[in-house]
This record gives sequence, structure tokens and C-alpha cells, in this order.
Amino acid sequence: MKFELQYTDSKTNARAGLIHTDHGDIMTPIFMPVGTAGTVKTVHQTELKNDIKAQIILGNTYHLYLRPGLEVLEKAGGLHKFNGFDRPMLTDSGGFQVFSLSGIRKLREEGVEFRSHIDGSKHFFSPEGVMDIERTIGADIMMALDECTPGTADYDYAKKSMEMTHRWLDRCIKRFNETEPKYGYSQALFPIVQGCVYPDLRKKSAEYIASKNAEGNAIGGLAVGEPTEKMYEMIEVVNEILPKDRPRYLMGVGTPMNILEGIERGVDMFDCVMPTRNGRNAMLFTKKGIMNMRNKKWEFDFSPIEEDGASYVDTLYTKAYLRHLFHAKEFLAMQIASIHNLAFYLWLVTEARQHIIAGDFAVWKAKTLEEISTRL
RNA sequence: GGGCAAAUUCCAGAGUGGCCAAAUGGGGCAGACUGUAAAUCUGCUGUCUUAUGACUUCGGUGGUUCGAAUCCAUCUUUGCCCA
Repeated sequence: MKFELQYTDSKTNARAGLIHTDHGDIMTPIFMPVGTAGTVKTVHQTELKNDIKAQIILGNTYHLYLRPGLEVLEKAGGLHKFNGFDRPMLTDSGGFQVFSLSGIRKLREEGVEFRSHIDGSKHFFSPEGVMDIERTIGADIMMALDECTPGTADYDYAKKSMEMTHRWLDRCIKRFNETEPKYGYSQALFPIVQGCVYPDLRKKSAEYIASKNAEGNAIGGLAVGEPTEKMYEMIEVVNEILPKDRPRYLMGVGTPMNILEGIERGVDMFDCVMPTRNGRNAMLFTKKGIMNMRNKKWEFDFSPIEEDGASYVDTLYTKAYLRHLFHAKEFLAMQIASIHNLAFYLWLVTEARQHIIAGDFAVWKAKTLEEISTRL
């Protein structure tokens, strides 16, 4: 993997760049659709590529390890061959599941033990084991195993958690360096900054992560219960330290507004379940604002979903029809909403990139932020 | 023609003297969702601009009772059975 920083905005920290991988290039800033179980829910790979114009998608170590399991993935020849998506992929390590599945896991220095959410069976994830799993999945970018600390953690907990994440990182790096990719293309390893909402911890973590000289760096443990302003503050503290010549990945974030704020603060990569999950739950993000497609107000609105929308579904279908599909609980509703939202997110970051290059990012951002935040 | 059973809030359907504006499910209305245990979850859903408040409802009418969706009489409608 190689990162090429192409433009830096003169008034903000926004950047435009290019990530080269063996599965193709990624223009940054970029949004990466989340495909936890080897699929971006309800969306075909052809739609992902041609309509949404996704340049890279995510997979998840915990989920793919449990199902379909490593034997299937290895015999398939890796996740790219298995799911038919031939563009870059990134796998999360299971660090987020330490947070989201906190009720069914035990954490210790050695690693984390999960009770499978599927059948209750026990599975131990060590940093070394996670590297092995990610090698088998074969994503272009592998994430180090971390503890995603809740945004509400107290200082002592956040400090201890961060320190363990650092020790886990060293073990990840060691194993990563001792092993080879399995399918003939290269894989990069991204470490993850933690430190909760505490600036001194974030600073310390960013320095530690930066010292590892990784091909790219991630900021984790944000948008997990802390106030949004704290999140922005932490991004600023961290990006002050993370190397400028490597991509910066803000994990799990976020709303379209969060993404613009992140870009302005020098973040290059984003992922979030919001466009797909909220889409499945009838929430649409558009250039003019946010719509709840279940609302009665759309009942007789036969105008296109979005006049100048980013994908074909926007003009192929009307608001009234999409509302009908949601009320009838038809699968197509979720498909349309997911394609629409993802296409919107990709449009947003592509547009941001163009304005960074054009030199008017700040002006564009201020105007866009207001428009897309409106409640329709 | 005779006998039996039933009619409940938008729908289905509990409730058979006070704790009933009435369970539950559906439907409807709105909200939430941030490295996906989520096609999920939450709230509201008789009227009164707020209610631990008032008022109007349980096929119609008339009774019994301190009090009725619940008991009685009668009418209407529906279903089943016998002719």
C-alpha cells in the first residue's frame, strides 16, 4: 500500500490524496461502506461498484471468523474471491466488538474471550490470533486489535485501556511482520489511537502510534457516547501528531456532518453503518436534508426521491412509492434506501475532495453542512 | 317457523359488577440508530392545547345497583343447528 498526499487545503487541514493498493486506487477523503459479514447489507457488488461507486469496503474479523469461518475463507481464496468484490477491502479487528458486545466478552491482558452471539460458544482472540485471521480473510488493510473504550470511561480506565491497546499493538506488529499474505497481494496494518476524551491520553497514544511508522493510522474510540464537540477536539489533538504523509482513518464515524468536520480536521478515511442501517430504518440523507420515509407527509408525494440525487434509484422511484415500500415492509425499500444513502455518502466525500483540490473547501463545507442538516 | 351463540375502542380480540378509557397483537403517528447481535428499538395512538384531572365510549332502548362493557327485559343484526 502507498499513500500519495496530493493537495492540502490552505485554510483548513483538509487533504486530498490517493491510496494505492494491489486491488486498485482509493481517492481520499473516502467513505468506506461497512460490509461486516462479507456483504454490505442489501446491496449487490455491481451496485456497490457501478451505482454507489464504492472504492473500498469493510469486513469484520469477529463476524467472519464465526461465520463462515476460516476454513471456508481460506478455501475460497480470501474474502475478495468469496464475495466477488475485486476492489480494496479493509477488515476491522474485533476491537469494536469489545465495545459493542461488552456483555458477552471477557477482557484480559492476553486478549479477549467472546461468547459467540450466534451459539454461545467461547472464542479467544489474541492480538496474534487476530493477525492470523486477518491474513486469512485477506483484506488489503488490516486493523490492529484494540479495545474500543466507551466515551464515558473515567480517566483511570481510559489510561489502562489505552496502555493495553498499545501493548496489543506491539504484539500485532510482531506477528504481522513474522507472517506473509496468503493470496499473492500485499496487506497493510493500521494501528489505532485510543485515549477516550482525555487530551493528554490522546496525545500520548497518537505519539505512540506515530512511532510505529505504519502505512496508515486510525483514530478509534470516538462516537461511542462522548459529546460530539469532544470528538472534534480529540481529532484535532491526534491529527496534530499523526504523520501527514500517511492516511488517517477515523473509525466508525459518522453522520454526514461528522464526516465534513472530520475532513476539515485532516481525516482521510471514514466508515460507518449509518447510511445502511439508518437506510434500512427508513432514514434518507440527501443534499437538501434528512427525510424519514415512513412519515405520512410523503404519502402523495410523487416527486423523485431526490431530483439531482447521486444514484439511479433517486429518479427511478418516487417518495410516495418508497414510503409505500417501507410501510409494506418490502425488501426493496431497504435496498433503495441503502443504495441511495451510500451513493449520497460517496457523493459527499467526492465533492469534498473536488473542493479541496479547487481550494474552496471551507466555503463549500459551510454551505453544504447547512443544507444537508435540514429536517425535511 | 323453532333452538342456541354472539355483537367491545381503526382491525382482530381479551375483559363478565368497582383496580376499565378497557389486556394483547395488528394497523396508524412520531422519534432513535455512528469500526452492524439492529429489515431493529422506543414513545404515543377516545376527546379535552398540560394532567396523578375532566368528559364521552363497549349494537339500540329501557331497567336493577351507591356503581354496569359486565346483571335483567326488549329490539336490531350476525353466525350455527333443527325443521
